[in-house]
Amino acid sequence: MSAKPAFSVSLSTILEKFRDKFPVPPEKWEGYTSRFKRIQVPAKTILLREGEISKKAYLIEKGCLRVWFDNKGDEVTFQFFFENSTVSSIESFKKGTPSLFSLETIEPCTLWWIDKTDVDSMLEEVSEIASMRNQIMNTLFERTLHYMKHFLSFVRDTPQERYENLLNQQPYIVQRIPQHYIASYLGISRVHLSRIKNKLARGK
Amino acid sequence: MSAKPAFSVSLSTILEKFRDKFPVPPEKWEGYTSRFKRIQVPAKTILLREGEISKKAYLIEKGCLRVWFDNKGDEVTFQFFFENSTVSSIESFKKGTPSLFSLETIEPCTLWWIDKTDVDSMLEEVSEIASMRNQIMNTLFERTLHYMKHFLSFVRDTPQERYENLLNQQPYIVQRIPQHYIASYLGISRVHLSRIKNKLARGK
DNA sequence: CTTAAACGATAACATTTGTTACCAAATTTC
DNA sequence: GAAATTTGGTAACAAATGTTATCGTTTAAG
Repeated sequence: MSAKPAFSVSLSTILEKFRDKFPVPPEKWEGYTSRFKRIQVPAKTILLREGEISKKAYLIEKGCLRVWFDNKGDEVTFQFFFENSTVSSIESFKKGTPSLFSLETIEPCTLWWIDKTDVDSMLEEVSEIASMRNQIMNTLFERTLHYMKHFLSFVRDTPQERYENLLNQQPYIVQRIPQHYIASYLGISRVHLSRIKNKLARGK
Repeated sequence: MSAKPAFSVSLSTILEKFRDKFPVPPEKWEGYTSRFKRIQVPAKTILLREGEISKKAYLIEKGCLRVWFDNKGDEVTFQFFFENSTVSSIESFKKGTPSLFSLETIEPCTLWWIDKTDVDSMLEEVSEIASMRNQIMNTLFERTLHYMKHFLSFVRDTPQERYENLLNQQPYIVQRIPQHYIASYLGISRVHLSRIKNKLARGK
């Protein structure tokens, strides 16, 4: 153990956190993890551009990303990702279609990436195992629910309520992410978000 | 073949359409389909009430349904379902949690329903077969994309654009569904939808 | 250290959308 | 087929939200 080079220790330490998301059999683990490559990129790096075809999936060791798309000239931020998350443009990665979104770092990031071909072969193997299968299905199902609920909050809540929910449920987003990204994430203008904050500051 | 009772012929005819959604091996088909029960219900029948736990999945032979939830007193319609679709409150059906939605017929309907325990045992068996598994995963994946894209259209498009998209892409919805349901589906008030229609009628 | 870029607040004004109320047509119910 | 319910249109006004522009403050780059 202590004989291993520092780099290898770091790799396995970080990737351990993703075992639930890449649920491979123990004896395969080493073979798969070796296919991940570590990179460091500055803030505002575009990892995938809207319209390109996604060939890589990322794990975030450090930093955060946003997923956004161009809407008639202005950027609409759609999702944020932080440490210990896996990120890709899922529809493009899975189906090989042009991505609907861009993937861009917000902070300087340390990332691990893996090629689609490796993910595919891995999935093919592990899906022979019922428990792994269920794990994968569950992950996908939860993502479905996530989109469903996120959508619901748009239909159900006012912008102010959405902001308050964000503050309560994911305060780290408000803390780490520049406000104009949050505004577009909430579906409102920067000015309006400013107004909402102001209103809340003066006791509702 | 001609010796079969009319009812049985009808059953298999209708259910054939769902083979892609309930992808069971051919030799199992008969055993599973026999667990479906046919019912006829009038318009405005509530099949599942928000807060209850879903134990049944439905196939629509004839008619249409809506999925809605209560938002501070008024009903928000979230999705419509038509002939040859399968419907359930998926999160409740799968996880056994209280349903976030009500399921209600809009027109008089002819439905086939199946119990959750039957679905579960069926899924367990068929998921041993790789091709069936992929089918199931694909169905789930497509549903995820559906929610994602539906959400996107809310962030990206104006109410008028959403209505025009609906007209172009799913004209049958506009034709068959009462307008006030469509308004809440589009996330706007009945009055505003009326204004939009008026505006479009007078050449944009 | 200096300058440029990014970020955030605010005001004034325009536009969109909601609310309430009322009416008419269509549909369902008895 | 008469009455009740559902459905849809419109007007007047109120509230929410967007747009543009301006101004500090902070952060990043040289």
